[in-house]
Amino acid sequence: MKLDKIDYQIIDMLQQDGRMTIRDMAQQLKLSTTPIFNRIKKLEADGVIEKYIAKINPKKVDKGLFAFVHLSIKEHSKEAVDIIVAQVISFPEVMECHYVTGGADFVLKVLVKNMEEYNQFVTEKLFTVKNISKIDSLLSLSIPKHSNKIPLEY
Amino acid sequence: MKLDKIDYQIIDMLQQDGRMTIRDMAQQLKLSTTPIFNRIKKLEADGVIEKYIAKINPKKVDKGLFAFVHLSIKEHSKEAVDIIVAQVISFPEVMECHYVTGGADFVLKVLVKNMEEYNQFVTEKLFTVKNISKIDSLLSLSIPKHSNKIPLEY
DNA sequence: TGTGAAATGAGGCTCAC
DNA sequence: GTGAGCCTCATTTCACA
Repeated sequence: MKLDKIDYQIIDMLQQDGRMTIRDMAQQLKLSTTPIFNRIKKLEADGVIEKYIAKINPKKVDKGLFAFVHLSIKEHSKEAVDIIVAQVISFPEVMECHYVTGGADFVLKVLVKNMEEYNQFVTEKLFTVKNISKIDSLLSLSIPKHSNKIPLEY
Repeated sequence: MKLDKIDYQIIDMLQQDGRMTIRDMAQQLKLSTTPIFNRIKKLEADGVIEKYIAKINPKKVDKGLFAFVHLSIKEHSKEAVDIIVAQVISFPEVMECHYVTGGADFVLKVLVKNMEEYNQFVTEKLFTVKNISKIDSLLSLSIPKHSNKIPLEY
């Protein structure tokens, strides 16, 4: 499946506003609604567009603290890793879990209410996971940029 | 502005599917459409719901490599920091920029096509930013969890 | 003030060309 | 790829508790 310039333009418009109408897109791209409609359906069917979501302001729902957590593990066998991963991703506070190369084995992006909740999360949840040798935390003090938009050049 | 249980349920449904119809929500919550409609408008007006977006699969648009980049800086005056931040967040590859406490000064979440592009990004863009003393990279090999959903308990 | 029912109009979606 | 038309659903209005 190859995407052309119009596909990328559609994707970018929908990244910006997931509820933009087909008519508006058609007008901007100087096409009629049908080809836009068909392209969107194809992008959805091909999994390029995964889903449509509402972006919520974390502070407004009392989630004020992002943390990046580095985990190092003792045992690197597939079985051991799978068990750790299954436990870690089951925690709702963990929004992202990346298996990484570099200074650690995993990077977690965690969202909690505040420092107390973060401490609680680490001591009551992360510490219960076996085979973790090291936990380093980077706590977000402010967020100069927080985008969900995938950078596209076309 | 206080949110009650119904508000949280609406938020969660819209985090899951940003295009869920008011009728469906009304049915699930056993209410009529009007109160749901009014609540959503209020959540939007209050900034709880920031926007609606399409979630794009990065691999399908040829963006296969996430990286977490740690920056340490030499000069911590507000002016120096502001200049660095302005440059860093201007790079489209930088999806997130957090000012953090812990093992570094900034954490960046970067998305590029592949290793070559990442090297290019670091050498041609990050290295040109003045006052950076150290750059550490954690490259994402796989992503066991990648959610945009804010964890809500209610 | 918050809820339910009914009317209106915009926009997703289909079809013929 | 275009344009017309159906039909669902968002949106508004109104009566009610």
